[in-house]
Amino acid sequence: MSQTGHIVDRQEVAQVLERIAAFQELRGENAYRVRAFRTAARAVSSLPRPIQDALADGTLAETRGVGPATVQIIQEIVGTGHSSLLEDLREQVPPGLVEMLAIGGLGVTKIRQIHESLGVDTLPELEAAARDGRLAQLPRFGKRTAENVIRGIASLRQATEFRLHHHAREEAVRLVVALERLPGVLHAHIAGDVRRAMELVRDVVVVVEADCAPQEIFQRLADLPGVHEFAGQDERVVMLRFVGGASARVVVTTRVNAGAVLVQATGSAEHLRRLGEHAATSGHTLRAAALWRGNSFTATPDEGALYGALGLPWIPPELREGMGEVEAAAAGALPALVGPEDIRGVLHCHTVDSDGTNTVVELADAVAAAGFAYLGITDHSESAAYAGGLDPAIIAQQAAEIDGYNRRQSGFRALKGIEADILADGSLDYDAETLASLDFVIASVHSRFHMTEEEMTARVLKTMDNPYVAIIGHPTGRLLLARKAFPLDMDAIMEKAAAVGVALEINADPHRLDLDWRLLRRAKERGVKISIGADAHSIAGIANMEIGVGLARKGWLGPADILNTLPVDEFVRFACHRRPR
DNA sequence: GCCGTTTTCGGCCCGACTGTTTTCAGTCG
Repeated sequence: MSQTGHIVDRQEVAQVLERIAAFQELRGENAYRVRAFRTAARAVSSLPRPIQDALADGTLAETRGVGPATVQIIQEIVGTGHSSLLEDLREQVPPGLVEMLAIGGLGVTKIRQIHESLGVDTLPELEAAARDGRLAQLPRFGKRTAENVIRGIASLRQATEFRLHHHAREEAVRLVVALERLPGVLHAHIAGDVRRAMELVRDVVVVVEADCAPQEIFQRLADLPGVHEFAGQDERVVMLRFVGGASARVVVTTRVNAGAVLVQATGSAEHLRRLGEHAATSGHTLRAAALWRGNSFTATPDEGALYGALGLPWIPPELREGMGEVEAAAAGALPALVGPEDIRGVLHCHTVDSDGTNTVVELADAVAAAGFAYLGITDHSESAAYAGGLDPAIIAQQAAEIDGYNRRQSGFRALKGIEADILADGSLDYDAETLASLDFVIASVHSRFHMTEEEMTARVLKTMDNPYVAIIGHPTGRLLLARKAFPLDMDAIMEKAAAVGVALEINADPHRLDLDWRLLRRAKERGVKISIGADAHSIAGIANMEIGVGLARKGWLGPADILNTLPVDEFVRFACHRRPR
């Protein structure tokens, strides 16, 4: 996980704890002990501060879900870069079996059965067994199970090819910091999918402005701690692979051409194709290292200079998908995009009352300190038993706590909300009286995903008839790299949302990012209000808001399209406008 | 393993779905 010179971060520690849990589970360890490690992993990954600090001042030991055994493991990881417990487990259980846990439909029991009766302990062996019929012959296995396994292995391959946005961004930031320390490097810039705010990232791309020869930079790169493999692509580009399996492309440029190089390292293939066509109309050619006109190159020290030379305004990176932005720029019709500073309220936050890790007060203080004007607290509802959903008595208790908190504030308000489960028939699991006691209601599907498109659409449409529902949470239910969206007629949903005045959510949890940005322009055209929800389960989750804003920008949305750019009173008015008086 | 006491040991998420069976175990959210 770590090596000398590399500072361990909380995500790496959380990964070790997750691995320990998985190995223990396969060993047949007590299920609650396994769960304790998972809880600890989650608590660690959402620590608001560096793990070293939390360890040093004792706050780690006080963190819920982190007990003495976990603290000891973390001390070892931070001090030595490895965990002897994990290493022991690795010797007892074939690591391939742990990888199998990520295949849907395979749990501990089935994997042990596969291992014991077929002697299979790697993914390739498992795939072979699924294809040649051996798997389907095991007791309580069948054709369907074998097909699921083959599908699961394929999607695992995809999952290792792509990374979630927030993980890729963390890697990119770390790389930029390391690169900017190298002699000869003037600046390092994040480019590629990360800069375009893509929800999934294949390659981390960083552009380096250097005042020395690229070869000198490459030499220093190869010596960076943690670099495992180094492959030159051409005289200005290298591919780095790190010990942890992550990879990154580093593009070196001179300062005078930085604009041309950064634009090409950032834009999608389609953006660059259309930009090339536009450039040709004024006799320009965009080549890898520079912008040319005939035999003379045009200086482009920054992106503004590049777009300017082509008669265009600077195009925000999130828009560079080749979906009409070059044409809009040429026509002076680029949208004015929403920015993080426009957001007044953090919505969709869970507390310890359901499955969050911070209290109402901790969360509210953190949101206020981050400069927002309001916080929408929305714990799970009663039927979400797995997430500690709130019964009406706890709702009343939380309401009293929020009222008390608000009395002590000026200029900041915590709102009483709920994330209510949409039941199979489209109704909610609270009566009107309970819903009326809240400032706003988010309604989300959390169960019964396997409906036909007609059934699921009818279910959500019916939910929108409930006059207390203000927002439909994570409308399509997808989990990136893990679960497909359920089938839903989004045109029908958007039409109704606009007609009755219900907002649709951009859920900014980096595992969801749902609605998909590709749907947002259609929503905007129909006049649907979009709510950006953090879906925070801890203070650290407040940072999701920025990812949500990135998605909104990708969808060409402006401040007026977003519900939580409204001041708190107007937000509550929107949330309550359909309620009976 | 963690938590919270009724303070050092007992409880911790439960109901629905899937794919297999032919009455239900295993997985999942």
